[in-house]
Amino acid sequence: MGVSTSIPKGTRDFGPVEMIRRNYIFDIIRTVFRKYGYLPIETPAMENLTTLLGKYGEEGDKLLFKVLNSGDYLSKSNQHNLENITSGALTQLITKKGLRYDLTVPFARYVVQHRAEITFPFKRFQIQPVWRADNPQKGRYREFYQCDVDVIGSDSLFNEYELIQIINCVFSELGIRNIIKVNNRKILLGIAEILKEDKRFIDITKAIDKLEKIGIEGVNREMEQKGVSGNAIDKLQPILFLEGDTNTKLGKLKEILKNSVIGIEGVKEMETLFSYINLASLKSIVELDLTLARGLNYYTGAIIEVKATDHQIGSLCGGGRYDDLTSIFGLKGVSGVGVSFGAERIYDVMQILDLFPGKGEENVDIMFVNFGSNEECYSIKALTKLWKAKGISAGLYPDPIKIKKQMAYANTMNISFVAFAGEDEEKKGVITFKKMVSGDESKVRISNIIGDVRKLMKD
RNA sequence: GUGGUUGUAGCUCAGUUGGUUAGAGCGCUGGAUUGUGGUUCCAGAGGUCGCCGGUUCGACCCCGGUCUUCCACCCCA
Repeated sequence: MGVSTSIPKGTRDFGPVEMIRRNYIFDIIRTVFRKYGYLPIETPAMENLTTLLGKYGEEGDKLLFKVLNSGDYLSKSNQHNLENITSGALTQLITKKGLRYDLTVPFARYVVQHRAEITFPFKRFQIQPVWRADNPQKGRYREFYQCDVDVIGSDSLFNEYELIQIINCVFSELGIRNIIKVNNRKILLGIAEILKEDKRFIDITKAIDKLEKIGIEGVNREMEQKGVSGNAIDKLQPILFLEGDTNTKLGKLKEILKNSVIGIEGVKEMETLFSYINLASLKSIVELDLTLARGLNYYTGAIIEVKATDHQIGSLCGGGRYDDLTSIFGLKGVSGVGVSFGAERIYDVMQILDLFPGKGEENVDIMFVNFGSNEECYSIKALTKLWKAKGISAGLYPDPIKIKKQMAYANTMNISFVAFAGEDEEKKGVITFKKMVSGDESKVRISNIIGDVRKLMKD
């Protein structure tokens, strides 16, 4: 059988059918991004580990794919005692690069590095693969595409509103019903503050984030395990179950958080954001969800997550505001917001809900039968004329094998028309076109081949 | 990283409580009068039963390791 043809865990090949569907998704996303005034950039697959490490929390660091140094990297570390070295210390010696884990951190690096050339506010989008050494699972791969839109260098909440519009637009064009959940890290921070548990802020938010999954008892248990005081847990309960629409929730929160400056700030931000949202009529449902936390450490303000209403697969899109990401790279006072669409999950959802447009793009319109050297000139002449027509895909079967075989090929390839340009046709100046689905044959004049074929294809 | 699960022809799967030449359907290849497919009929090719090692007179089936699949946890798109 030869050498093994397997590919690494969590990676996939994409055949023609999948590629056409994936490109359908990318095209819609790209077009929407452009419409809202964002411009494309790309960054390398590899970054220096110094730019990647420490941005995604401890867990995130573990999931980074590292790239081995080139050359005889061990010879340079001979001065160290390799026999007693820990794998962590060894790693530092032999790898300095890693595959990107997301697009936001490389983007922040890009902004700082190119700050002189960039005019702020800078609106960009980026559609590229990212890699995570995670264990594969439903909707999770080790290599997957993200489609990021970010605006950096503006504090305005209008940007958050614009992103929500973009999300609404993308998913409505793709036909995916969805719910956009919005929250604000400042509100969560405020809650931790009034619970007097600021230090366990991350633990608390992570626990709350699981409410839907593990229920209130599970959340409480987890907080207890992390050392959150019973008093704080009790105080948290009514906040978790705030009832009513977004406005009344915000009103109650204002009361609860009145002693937290940061908390009130978060509430006010949400108030203005929702006042913008209420101006528009969106297909997506937008709601304030206090249980939304989002793990990525660098978010500081609004956080956003999108879920499909008709299929459970984790979030299709997520993001938020990050105030300090560029300051890590030495550029202070530049705030950014952005969201990231997950192409593979969108693909999976569309596949399951059967949302891809009907077939048609996937196949070739016309295949000329190859009759052999005596007649091929006539076929080539006709085909070459057809190639000048926009929107018609056509080819000649390359080898003069049995007609039966050629027909069978056209059949399995889903070709719409088979064209016969042989001796008989050449004498009369016509070409026989056979419509494969019906078997009907009709003659087309070579003098007016494009016009006649167009007419045929319309029927 | 933790726990479970999967791996037999190109694909979907049978199979033997360990015993000589491992099966089906679909697909593929060739044929059924020379310029016509999707139906039918006939014939044929294709597997060191994921990989490595162990137990055994003997293993595809038992044991260990490893890789892979799918799932849950962790975390996340």
